[in-house]
Amino acid sequence: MARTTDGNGTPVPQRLLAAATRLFAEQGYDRTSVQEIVEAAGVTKGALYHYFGSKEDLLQEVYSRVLRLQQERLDAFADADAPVEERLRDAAADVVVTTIENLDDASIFFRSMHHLSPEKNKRVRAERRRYHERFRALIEEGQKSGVFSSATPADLVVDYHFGSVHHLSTWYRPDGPLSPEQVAGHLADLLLRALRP
Amino acid sequence: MARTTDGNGTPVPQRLLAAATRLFAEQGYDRTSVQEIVEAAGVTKGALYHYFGSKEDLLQEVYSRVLRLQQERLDAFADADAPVEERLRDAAADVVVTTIENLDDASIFFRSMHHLSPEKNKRVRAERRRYHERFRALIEEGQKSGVFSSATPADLVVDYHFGSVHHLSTWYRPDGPLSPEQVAGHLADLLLRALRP
Amino acid sequence: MARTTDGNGTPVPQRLLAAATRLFAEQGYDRTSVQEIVEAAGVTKGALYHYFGSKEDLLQEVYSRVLRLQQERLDAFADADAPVEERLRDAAADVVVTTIENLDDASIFFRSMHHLSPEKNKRVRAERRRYHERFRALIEEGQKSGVFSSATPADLVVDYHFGSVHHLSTWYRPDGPLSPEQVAGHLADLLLRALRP
Amino acid sequence: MARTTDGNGTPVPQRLLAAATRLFAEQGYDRTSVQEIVEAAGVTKGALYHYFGSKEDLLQEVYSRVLRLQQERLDAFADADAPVEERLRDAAADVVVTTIENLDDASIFFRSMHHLSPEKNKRVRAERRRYHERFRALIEEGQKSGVFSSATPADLVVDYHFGSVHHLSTWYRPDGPLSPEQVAGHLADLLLRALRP
DNA sequence: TATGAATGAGGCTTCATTCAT
DNA sequence: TATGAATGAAGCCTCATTCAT
Repeated sequence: MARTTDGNGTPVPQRLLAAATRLFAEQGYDRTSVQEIVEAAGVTKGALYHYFGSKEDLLQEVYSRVLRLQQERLDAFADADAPVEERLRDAAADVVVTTIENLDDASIFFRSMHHLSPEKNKRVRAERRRYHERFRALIEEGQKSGVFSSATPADLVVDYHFGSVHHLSTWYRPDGPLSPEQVAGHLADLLLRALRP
Repeated sequence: MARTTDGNGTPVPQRLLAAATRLFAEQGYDRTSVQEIVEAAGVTKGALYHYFGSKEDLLQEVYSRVLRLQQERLDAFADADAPVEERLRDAAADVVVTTIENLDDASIFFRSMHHLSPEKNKRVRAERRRYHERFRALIEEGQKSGVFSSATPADLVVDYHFGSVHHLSTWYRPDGPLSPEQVAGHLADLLLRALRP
Repeated sequence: MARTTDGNGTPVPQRLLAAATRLFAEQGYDRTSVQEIVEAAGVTKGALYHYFGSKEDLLQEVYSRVLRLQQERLDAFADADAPVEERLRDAAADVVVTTIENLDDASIFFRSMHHLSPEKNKRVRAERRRYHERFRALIEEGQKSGVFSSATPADLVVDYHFGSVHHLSTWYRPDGPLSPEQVAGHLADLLLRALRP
Repeated sequence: MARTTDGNGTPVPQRLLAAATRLFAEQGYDRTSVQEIVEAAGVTKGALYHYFGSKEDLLQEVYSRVLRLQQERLDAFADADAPVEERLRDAAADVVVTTIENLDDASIFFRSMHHLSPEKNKRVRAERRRYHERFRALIEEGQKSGVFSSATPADLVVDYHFGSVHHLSTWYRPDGPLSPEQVAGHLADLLLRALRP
């Protein structure tokens, strides 16, 4: 407790990160000023720079959070003990639900990568690649065992599905007619149907 | 003729638009300064403000170009005289090819919408909606006539496919293993397979 | 005439440079803010950055001016048609007069070198070295022909004299008892007397 | 003892002063942040402000140290029991050796005086004046007794010599060809030769 | 004796746009 | 039709110092 939480009980760094995430998603990284962030978090600029080396570090933090979360979930589903079509379906649906539940993170993720410095960008790309490959491996597994069609290269199938995930932040609205789970179910269905032999 | 083309024969406004398109795609709209644009186009700031009212107008111009082009092509394919599955397939493949052939336009389109003023943004959204609805109508037509499955709402199917189009600018590289037509073929296949009853 | 001189007839870049020179000499480079400079010059910050790329460029400009001036004068005296002791004496006295007449430039020169970026610093050092060597050549010429003592290495003699030039900005006051020419005469005398065989 | 020396046996205040001296000499006073100093000394900011009232106090401490040391040495040589030319020669050589042995102190001394507050600056000037006068008295003594030429005002001679001392921090390198004693010998020679009647 | 979070003022720089020519 | 000097607001970041613990 005490000083690090002044006001509402949440530690300053987390307050800053939450404010930055919301503002980056709403207005874009470049359009969000440090001043707006600190005002939204109820601290001063000095405090921000006490915890984060730069505005870009805040962005990097968002990326780390997203990457870690998604990779963990994918690993859990992919390693499960179930038929490959079930594992793929669960993983494909889960990434949709998780993305919708963190839609701010997602819009930032897909729209602000070029705002990261080249070296941080490279690190992020490397982690995404790892994620992509894990997902692709699932598809290839099914293709080899014949439960999935091999008509389309697995790489392309991955990009097909992730295109739709990426796109969610463009059209999904929490007050729309479909729940996250329903959307996830439909998108996973489409993927699996496209893969039918 | 004459002064408006100084140097290489292309009129100044087009030179400016070409320079802006490339730079916006490479660096993002906010990261591109008016100074950079005029330098890349080989003119001065005065010239830019002679032809365009503001930096945002250049962006708006890119949007107009993309929207007009895609709508024209979609209309042509959708109105063709052919079975619905063929019309959908052709339209779905064509938007992929056209997008790849104008990848700079596409990255700008999907990434810079929030840089347009609210009113211009609204106009763009309206036109996209029109495009979306024309595409959706094709799918609904097939669903009604039974050639497509009705398991997934047509709206969602549209977003599924356009997610993958949107995503192209993230992963497609001209020097990659697949030609634009091959990619288009695969993505259209995936869509139609997902729609099999 | 016209816009570039608004106010008092001197072009803006020169006004800025004059203001910066005075302020850098009075307060030091780091203690002088860009704000102070533009206020003293009667322009806005934007104008400064229209003409100079950075605060450091202003400093670099002072260095260029000093180096060019001193090198020209040394070359003129060293190349004259006169006995070496006369050429050395004239050169040694002249650098004192010139330094006193540009005392602001001189204090900046000797005190602010470490504020230049490494690469600019290197360039300045190279030019100073050239100056040093021209001066040393004069002394060596006299040592070889026997009119100067060879007891002290010529390099050290150069540094001995330039130490006193460097030091002028520390103690010389225009309202003191000695005119620039008198000081110059005395310091040149000291040098030549120290070199008597 | 105990906590004040944590780590390597040197008391905290001295560690701070040593770190500050090195950093001020390397980068200049303004370019050195309190953060850098405490990091170099291996302590925290709180510790620095426990021992020193401000960053400026650290600078003031360097000045005190230099002034005390040089004055003590000059007094010793000037008060010795020897002919005036020998006393002057020894004093002139000694200040060179001492300066070279404390080159960091010297660069700070000559370059950072304007960073002291007006009142501290005044105190330092007064002490330097006292030093200057003691040195000048030696020269005047020799001039009166006829062993030194009176062609140049004694004040100017002092400044001539101290210019070269001041200048040492600009050009002297420990790995150069001359030892401190050799440089001192040469510079003292030059002074005495210049004073030959 | 020492910590380190937090402040608040100020620093340098960038930039879209205007306007006299 | 075009120039480019100049503006003015805003942006990111640094830093010496304080203070509750």
